[in-house]
Amino acid sequence: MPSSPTPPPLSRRERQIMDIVYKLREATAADIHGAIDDPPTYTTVRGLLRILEKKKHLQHVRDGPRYVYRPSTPRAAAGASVLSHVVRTFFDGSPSKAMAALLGSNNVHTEAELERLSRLVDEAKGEATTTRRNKARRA
Amino acid sequence: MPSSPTPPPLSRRERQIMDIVYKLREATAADIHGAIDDPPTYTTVRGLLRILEKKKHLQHVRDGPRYVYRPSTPRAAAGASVLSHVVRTFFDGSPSKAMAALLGSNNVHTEAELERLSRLVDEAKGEATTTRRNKARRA
DNA sequence: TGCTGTATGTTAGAAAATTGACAGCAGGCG
DNA sequence: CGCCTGCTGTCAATTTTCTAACATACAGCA
Repeated sequence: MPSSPTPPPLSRRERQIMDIVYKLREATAADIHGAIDDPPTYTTVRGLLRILEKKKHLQHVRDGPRYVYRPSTPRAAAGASVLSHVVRTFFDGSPSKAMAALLGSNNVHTEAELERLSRLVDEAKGEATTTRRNKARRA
Repeated sequence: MPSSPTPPPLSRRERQIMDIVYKLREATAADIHGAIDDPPTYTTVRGLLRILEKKKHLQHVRDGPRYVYRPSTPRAAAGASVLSHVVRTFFDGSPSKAMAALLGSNNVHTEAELERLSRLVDEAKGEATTTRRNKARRA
């Protein structure tokens, strides 16, 4: 690998904006300005958007008169990355500790959600077994 | 509630340091300086630590000649808070989507971990049922 | 006693982030 | 046409962050 060009780290406002874009999946300057809690001026937001684009964190597409911004790195990949970072930082790298915190907070958990979770874990169990078998076979 | 005094947001270096402290649970200036990937000077790190303390994000205790820093807000609480933020931002607020990303990445998942996960979900299911019953009764 | 090594606290300059004023351009409409 | 309206782009100035040099204090030891 040619050593990835070290993505420039994000400043506070930049991260704030990236979070909004990730949440909305795509957004115009107006969307973002409207979604910021303590917003600077509209002009300022647009300035930051252009910077984020120069840093390759965002891309834009024309939609009639305005720009619609989207993240450069796909939502799923970005999410997985920060999630894993959080688990390492606060939960000793243990997904179950993280899950406990998630289930423990006062979030509303629908039955369907719990069902999906249950299935995921079961599937993972199956794969773990498979992996172990394969490892044994290779050894 | 008297509206919490809005905790001052963290800059990039500040967050970097907080993450390290959370990961280590407590740390001296030397620990932190050693743990930073692209470290500034030792003196600089100490400067930031003092700022973080003034902002109430860290506290220190004397340990012989040196200071040992710890987070002001407990690890578990802080972790739960950022975790929930991540889930909202990247996973539409769905724990199961987040878990899928976690299990899907190339992390190593021990059998014990999966067992614990499984138990957590089952317990949550039980509680959900209880809650529903209680709601019905109150209605 | 006086040196050395490891701490902390202070301060000021450099670098980066954040901000808003201003200018230009296209489209809809009286 | 001429005039709003809602965009984008450029730019310089303020504020914050980041950095390191310097000064000070205490403990151990030759």
